[in-house]
Amino acid sequence: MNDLKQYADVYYADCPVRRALDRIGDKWTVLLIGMLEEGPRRFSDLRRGVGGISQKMLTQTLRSLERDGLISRTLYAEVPPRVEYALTPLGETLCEPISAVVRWTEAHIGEVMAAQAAYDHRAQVKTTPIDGA
Amino acid sequence: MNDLKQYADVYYADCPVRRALDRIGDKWTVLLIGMLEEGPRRFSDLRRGVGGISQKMLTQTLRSLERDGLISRTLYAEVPPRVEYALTPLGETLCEPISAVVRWTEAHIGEVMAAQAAYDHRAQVKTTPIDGA
DNA sequence: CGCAATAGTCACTATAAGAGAGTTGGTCTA
DNA sequence: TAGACCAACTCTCTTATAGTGACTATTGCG
Repeated sequence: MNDLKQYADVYYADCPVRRALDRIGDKWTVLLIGMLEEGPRRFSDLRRGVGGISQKMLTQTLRSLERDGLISRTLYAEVPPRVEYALTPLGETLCEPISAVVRWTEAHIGEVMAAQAAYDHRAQVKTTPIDGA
Repeated sequence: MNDLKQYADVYYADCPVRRALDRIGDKWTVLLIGMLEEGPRRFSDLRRGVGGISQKMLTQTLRSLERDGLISRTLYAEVPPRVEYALTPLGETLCEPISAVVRWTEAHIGEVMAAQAAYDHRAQVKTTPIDGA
């Protein structure tokens, strides 16, 4: 009940907490926050550091995080362009909750994968043609 | 450094932890885990409880969670069909990390929204035509 | 018979992500 | 001089996923 009360708002589609949560749980957000936890980084650093992220998704996610006040973007008057991204104090408070989820996943990945294999096996068995039945 | 070591694998695009994390951070997953924390639920209950989720996304997410071993699906031999979804013991261990993220978001939503307003205001000022400059 | 219940499935549309090339201004080298 | 390089994006088109809303199957009831 106490927990349900806690979640009451996020169950409404238009809840601002819901909107914020959607972005915080976003796959790129999780990785970028984790990386910036180590200290300020430049765009290309982040791009190289997060395997599989496109320039577009990186830009988009960084802008979103900046807008949410979780990271700061420092533009230096240089050529080639130099831009640094860093966690804000607010952003730093998010590190621990996100880390907890990542740690959970790392700790339980074996069980998850075993469950997947078992599920897939059950699915395969169910679709096997029945000869002689 | 210790944290970076912790994250080393998730920064590779093909890392299984990454894949699992993507689904765990998914917006519907977060909400459904939270709801099932209160006890077993039926499909229609879940649909009504999570504002904005379509039948399709609900089905898809539930299947995915079941495959990951986080929830169980119990089919009763009844008509109309009766199916119950419940957290598995593994799924229950995920509640706390997910709750932590939700609680963080609820606690800081004011700051996030203020940051967004400020960001939008800065963006608007920057695009205002300069007359007489 | 028509309607209700439940848990989906299905086909099409809309939206977001992905892919990869282009842009800007300065510096350096052949 | 032309071309290449640098970094942080922007842009356009393609692909993938989410969203929309109707349909499905079975039984029971009025």
